[in-house]
Amino acid sequence: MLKSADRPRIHQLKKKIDDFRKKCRSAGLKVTEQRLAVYKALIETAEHPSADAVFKKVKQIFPGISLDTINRALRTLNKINAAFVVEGSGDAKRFDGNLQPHQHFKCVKCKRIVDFYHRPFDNVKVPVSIAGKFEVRRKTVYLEGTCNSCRHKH
Amino acid sequence: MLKSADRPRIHQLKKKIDDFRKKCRSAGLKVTEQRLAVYKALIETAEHPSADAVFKKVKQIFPGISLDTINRALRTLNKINAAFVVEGSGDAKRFDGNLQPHQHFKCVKCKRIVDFYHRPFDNVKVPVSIAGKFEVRRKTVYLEGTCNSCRHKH
DNA sequence: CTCTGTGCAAACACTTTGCAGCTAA
DNA sequence: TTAGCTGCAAAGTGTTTGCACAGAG
Repeated sequence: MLKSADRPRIHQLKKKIDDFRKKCRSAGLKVTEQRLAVYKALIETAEHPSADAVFKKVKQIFPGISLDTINRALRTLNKINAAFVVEGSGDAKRFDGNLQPHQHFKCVKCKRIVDFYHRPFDNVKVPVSIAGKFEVRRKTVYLEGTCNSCRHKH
Repeated sequence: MLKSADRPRIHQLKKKIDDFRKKCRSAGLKVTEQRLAVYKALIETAEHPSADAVFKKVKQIFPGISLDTINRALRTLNKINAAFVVEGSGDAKRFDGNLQPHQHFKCVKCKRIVDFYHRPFDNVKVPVSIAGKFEVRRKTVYLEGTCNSCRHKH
């Protein structure tokens, strides 16, 4: 049964899927059923799933799919900006001994993490909606992109 | 040779190392040479090194040390709040299909990542010191801590 | 002296790659 | 038809664990 409240949401999903097809085409990529299934799995949840979680979900509809396909599809989505990897997860763990308030910029190409200091960011207030439900121990503004030396290569 | 400009920095390092000894003791941990070497390696650099990078550095002073010791020491530093893991790196990659501006809170215990929306954070201005050197493609406020349901366990 | 930390090796978890056959456009 | 995609298997990378001995407190 379809609640009338669901209709705008469903319309939104349709639009996203349409946009996705366009993004694929303009990148010269094929819209395979698998790829689409991975994309749907991703936009239907707010859980920031791992590749394995997506795998489990997609397998319900597509029992033959392999984890590699999921991984490849997710990498592709990331490349065409249809999804992104949450705050630099993956790769090797990186450590920081600087306990003073400071922020990070990360170059997605050379993986370099640069500290920067910007007084206003030190004082970001945790919104009440969070402060009530969680005990916040660390807060930081995280920027991601490409550093000049990587951008000027090639 | 010691430049006079280095002296305050060196004093700072000494103080940090002292604090570190205290933190260890109050956590019932031993201050081994290896542990100390790992800690020093970490606070002497602004490079946010991986375990392997720390390994290479410490090995110059301590040729016999093993990578496991580095990994264990880093985990320990993290636990006693002498260092932290940069923006949730490590674990499995996590993906997000929500391209609207939004922020993340991550529970360090259950690894859940919660979206939150807070208008002022959508408009954080990239400081000029960064904007000149880097092409910023994503910016987000990242909060980390413990969620209530994890905190109330035990 | 005791209890934690270390080094080694093996196990583990996750991601990437090479290749042959398949499929969307 | 043909470039690009999938599934499988294997290899690669990074992290964790079990155990016996060594060393800090």
